[in-house]
Amino acid sequence: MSILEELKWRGLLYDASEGVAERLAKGPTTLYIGFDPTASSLHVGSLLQILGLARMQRYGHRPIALVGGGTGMIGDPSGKSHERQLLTADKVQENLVGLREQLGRFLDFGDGDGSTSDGGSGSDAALVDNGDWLMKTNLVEFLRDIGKHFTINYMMAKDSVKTRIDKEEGLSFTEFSYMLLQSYDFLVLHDSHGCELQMGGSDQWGNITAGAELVRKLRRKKAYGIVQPLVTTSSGVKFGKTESGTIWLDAERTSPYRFYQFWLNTSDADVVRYLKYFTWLTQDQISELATTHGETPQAREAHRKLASEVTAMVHGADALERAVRSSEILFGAEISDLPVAEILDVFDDVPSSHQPKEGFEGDGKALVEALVDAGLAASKGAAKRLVRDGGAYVNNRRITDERARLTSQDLLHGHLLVLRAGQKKYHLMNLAEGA
RNA sequence: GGAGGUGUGGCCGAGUGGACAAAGGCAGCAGACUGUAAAUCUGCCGGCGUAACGCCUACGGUGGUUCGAAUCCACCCGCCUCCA
Repeated sequence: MSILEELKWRGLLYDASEGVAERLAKGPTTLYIGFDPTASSLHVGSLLQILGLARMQRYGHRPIALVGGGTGMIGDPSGKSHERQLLTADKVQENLVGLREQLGRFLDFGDGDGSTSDGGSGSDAALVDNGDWLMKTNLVEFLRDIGKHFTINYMMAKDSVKTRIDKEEGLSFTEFSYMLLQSYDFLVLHDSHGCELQMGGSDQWGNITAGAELVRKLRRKKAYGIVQPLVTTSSGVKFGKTESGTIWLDAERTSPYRFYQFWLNTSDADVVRYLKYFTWLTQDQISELATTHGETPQAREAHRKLASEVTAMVHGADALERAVRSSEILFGAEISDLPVAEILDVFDDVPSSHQPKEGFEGDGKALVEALVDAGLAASKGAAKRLVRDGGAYVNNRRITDERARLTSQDLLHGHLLVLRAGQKKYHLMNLAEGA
């Protein structure tokens, strides 16, 4: 199976330029995907792109991950309905550091430094920053050498521009120029790394084809583009967002436990599609899981496999093991029988806090207050409602008395408290002696 | 600069002197069902409060009229449309 065929059955081939198949059939090439430093971490939405590079690498091609230290200063209007707030230079730099670190984990950089210009031999990945050339570019030269090859007519015809022109708010010249910068990146990488292909999300199609055309015009060489679909959930909710926020790839921002839970909670309608998108499982393995899921959906085998595959890939086998274990402990029925060590283990993964023990002496602390302290309820009124609705649990046992008080009797092993709101939101409280 | 319109809770959107913490919808939360899924149904959905048709805060801002204002008046601010 060729890489294109693989992308196709995975549903990852949204569009590709003419001649890509022929070019890829001829032998290894060099390709790149750009990542914008809009945050200091990538999130699950970017995972598809990263995997795109990794998949190409497995087929012998050479991937380049480009971080937008230069373009990040401008902001890509593609797929955005409003003019964006500019990031400060410091912020861009800060984010760049985080992105570099993360991207490095998914690609094989071989033994070299990855950024050499050996003309594209071998499939060792490279990591580049377009700030390295964009920040040094001279405006007048840029307009003469690059700008001259774009007509306004051509740029206005792009969807990303057109939709913004139609809006009242319009589009600043700054963002309008973004396409030129991205096209220039392609040209630079073509010259320095022999890069012939750019990949990206389908919202990047306009920018990618613009770059490919620039390479063709100026170097009289073919350049190609492949775009992958933007991930959507079947219920129309933005992928990668949960009630508690974005799911990041950084373990500091989204614990492996929550990461694992995110995938485990995938809806049935999406699970097979996500297996294709986000794992390395083969066509056979996935169709087997699809069958199992069709027959015994309640076993949730496809979900488990998805969650463990992706968690292991992003956070490693150890983190996965802990996440699974934590899930078993928390979703198990009788928590009070567990040894301290096991419960404490979960502390690393689940939102937790240390609270002074004093409040629990004597007649104890009001349950509603504890829920607010734990961040499981926004206010005492909200906490009370939660209890009244039957959504509050202490040590996995439902409490329905809104005036309940927690005393030292409720503490596991004398200092641990497991609070829960609803089915899935946990908080572990460690009551330190006199803390 | 002129004329008109508009600004309500996370969003949309009713409400033109009291019964308004403000209809309805969406989003969100919880429960039931089930499988840590979806759909559906039920309840909740400003804060405080043991509770209450109790108190506080809130209908762009400030000030006023009134026993009483989201609702009326004045000025200011934002946004929109048309004219110049």
